[in-house]
Amino acid sequence: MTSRKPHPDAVDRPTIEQIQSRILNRICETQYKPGDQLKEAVIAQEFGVSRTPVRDALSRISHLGLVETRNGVGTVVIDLPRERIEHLYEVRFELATLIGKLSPVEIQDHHIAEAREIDAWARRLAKDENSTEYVALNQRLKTLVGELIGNSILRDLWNQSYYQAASVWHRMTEAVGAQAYEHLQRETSELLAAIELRDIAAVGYIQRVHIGYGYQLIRKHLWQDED
Amino acid sequence: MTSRKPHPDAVDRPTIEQIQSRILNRICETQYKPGDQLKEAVIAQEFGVSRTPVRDALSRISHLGLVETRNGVGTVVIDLPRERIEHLYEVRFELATLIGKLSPVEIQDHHIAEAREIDAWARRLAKDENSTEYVALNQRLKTLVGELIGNSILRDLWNQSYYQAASVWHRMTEAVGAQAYEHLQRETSELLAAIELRDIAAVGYIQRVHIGYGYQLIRKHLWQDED
DNA sequence: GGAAGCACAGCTGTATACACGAATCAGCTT
DNA sequence: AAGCTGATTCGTGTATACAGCTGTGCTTCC
Repeated sequence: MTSRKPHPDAVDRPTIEQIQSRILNRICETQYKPGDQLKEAVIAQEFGVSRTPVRDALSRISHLGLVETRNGVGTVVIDLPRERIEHLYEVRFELATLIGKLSPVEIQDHHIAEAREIDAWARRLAKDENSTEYVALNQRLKTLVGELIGNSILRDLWNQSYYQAASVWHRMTEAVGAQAYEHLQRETSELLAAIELRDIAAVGYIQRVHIGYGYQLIRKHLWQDED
Repeated sequence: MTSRKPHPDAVDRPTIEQIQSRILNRICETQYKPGDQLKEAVIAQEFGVSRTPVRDALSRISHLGLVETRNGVGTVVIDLPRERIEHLYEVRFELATLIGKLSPVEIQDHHIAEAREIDAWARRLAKDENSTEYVALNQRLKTLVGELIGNSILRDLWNQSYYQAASVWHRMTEAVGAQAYEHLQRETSELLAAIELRDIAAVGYIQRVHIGYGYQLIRKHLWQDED
């Protein structure tokens, strides 16, 4: 009988998580800027699905506090208030220390290999600036660091707060330009050294230092007029 | 003209957040136990709404890792693996210290009043055990501590991890009985003392101590056979 | 000319119908 | 009798229609 795969017009519909991820990236890339309203119908048509999965994706994103959907209006991208950004950096600053403290993992060879690739990419980017690749590289860095966090709960919190921080950070890098690329390259090279030494605590401290440095940059460039 | 009233009997439909909160509480109260499958249709009928808002609520809860919805099966309550519970307590143990460290708030008179009421309630409960009220009191305690966390991001993470911990904790209190009520009463009285002194750092340390103590209880009663 | 009110257009919130996936059980084969 | 297979049933995943809310621009009245 060979029940043939029906597959009338087998459109490979994107899954909800893919939609969610794509939208999140667009917010982090500042393709969607604070104040923009994301209309479910538009996104739905763009992805070739109905509003239902898009609604679901947006609803999940709203947990991060990056968007807020208002009845009759749309889902608008939030402009994080300064206080919240301060709190965010304070928390990430402290969480960074915990990376090497809670359930440290053993660094594997493939971690080292990945760190080398990332560092090489960062060097290339420092010469040939490209904001899209900059975002992608940061994501890859986030993934690597995430794999080095042995405590699963901490890893979740870390990743979660990453997206909130990234949306602010990438909005700022557009203003500072080359400085951001240099900064990233320094971070990857320090990280590579720590990983090659299989020193997980150092990884955490390096993250801590660069979070602190990033916060100073934000204070200087985003809030210079308010102080 | 016939009365074109759109909705004469305007039933006040529960909002998505109310549904979400109710379901979460049921998981924490262990009314929904690990392995149970929550069927959208059943919950929808119970709340007098369609599946759509229920789906939304469940989808939001799923990000806490307490439930997982599988296609064709249902939304099942997760039995948190031991490792994850360990990680959870590790993280909350560390987060507790940050309560008094990051953006400390000034304790107000109404905080003291609330702490007194909570402590009085805990004393009553210690004599007249009641598991439903026990859960409710813990929630009220969570709310109070949350108001004392000045860092908004930390507060979010704290509350978020609360629900994960509560579902495990309340499942255990059924086993230990009176000991849990005594423990809670000690916690509230210590907390009251710290709050009356307007010592926010002490609040954090007290939480830390009791999280550590709670973890010991879990190790003893839930995993005694595995060690 | 200005301000208040009203109608309209567009978006989200909800309900419902249908498609698809998974598990179970009866009936057949071995 | 045991194991496999196919149909049935019940669940979630998706699409769509409609109801409700909101902001806006026009009209109208002062």
